[in-house]
Amino acid sequence: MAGSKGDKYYNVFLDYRLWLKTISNEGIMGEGCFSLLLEIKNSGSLKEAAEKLEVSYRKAWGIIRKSENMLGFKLVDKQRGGKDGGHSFLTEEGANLMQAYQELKDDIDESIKKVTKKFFHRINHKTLSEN
Amino acid sequence: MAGSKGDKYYNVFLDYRLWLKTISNEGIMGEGCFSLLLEIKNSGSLKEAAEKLEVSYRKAWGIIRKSENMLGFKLVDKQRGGKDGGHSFLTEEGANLMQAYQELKDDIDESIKKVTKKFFHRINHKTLSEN
DNA sequence: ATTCGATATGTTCAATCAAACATATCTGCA
DNA sequence: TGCAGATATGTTTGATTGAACATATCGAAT
Repeated sequence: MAGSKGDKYYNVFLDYRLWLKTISNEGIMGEGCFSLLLEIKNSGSLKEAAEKLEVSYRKAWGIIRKSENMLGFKLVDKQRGGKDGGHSFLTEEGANLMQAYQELKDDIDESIKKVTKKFFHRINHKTLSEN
Repeated sequence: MAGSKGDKYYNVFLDYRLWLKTISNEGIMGEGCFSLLLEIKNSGSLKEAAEKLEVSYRKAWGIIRKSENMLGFKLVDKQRGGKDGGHSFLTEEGANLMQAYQELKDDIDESIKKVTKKFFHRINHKTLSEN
């Protein structure tokens, strides 16, 4: 490993997770919240986003609420009632935060990939989106 | 944020965690296990290591056992009985794995620090050992 | 042989986290 | 005005995790 004998590490890989947090250590956004926002952006619906990601509507809604509460502003504009029952879309701030997280994610995936190369003797890694 | 208006992110920072895992996604080593090995190396005792890290002996012992079981080889040589009741020390392989993890950790802390600079508008990060 | 102090390990109890369940609310449209 | 379909939210049940408890084993030294 690390250039030395890495024979024992056939089935080992490097995994990591990334969070935005408040200074009081409360989670604001991780992969779950991020991919929810992404699906909301794509589908215009919290319900569809939850279904796509195979989490309960209740859970998806809770994730968004918690994040919004921590941040103190809205990530998603939600309308209920009406023709199709309702719909959701990202606020401008939601879109901004999403993009920032995406950039961090990409950069860090890239960095980790580089670092991991030094341990190429069987030690691999996953990108965040593979999890 | 990311060069744009980041005024809202005063209290936000970037946190991350790192694991070595088996392909079947079982944890082999994270910060907990790593710092245990470090303390064992320093003190020559699993008991003292556990106390230093303020976890129960039972838990510390379980962490080591799980990791060893996943890997299929010993990280720590443990002797019981004798003058002082017993003692523990790292196997060569334990020391190797520790060092590899340390290098990964350092490199990735460094990488994340760099990446984070692009988001210097209030978005900070912690190194692993700060958690 | 007995003691001492560390390792070894199953068990049980508590707390935390997510899943499931159950309703309620809202509003364009037929 | 009532239906449809999505959002809104409390409650309860279940599962996973870790803390706590209780013993057992080991072997050098006395």
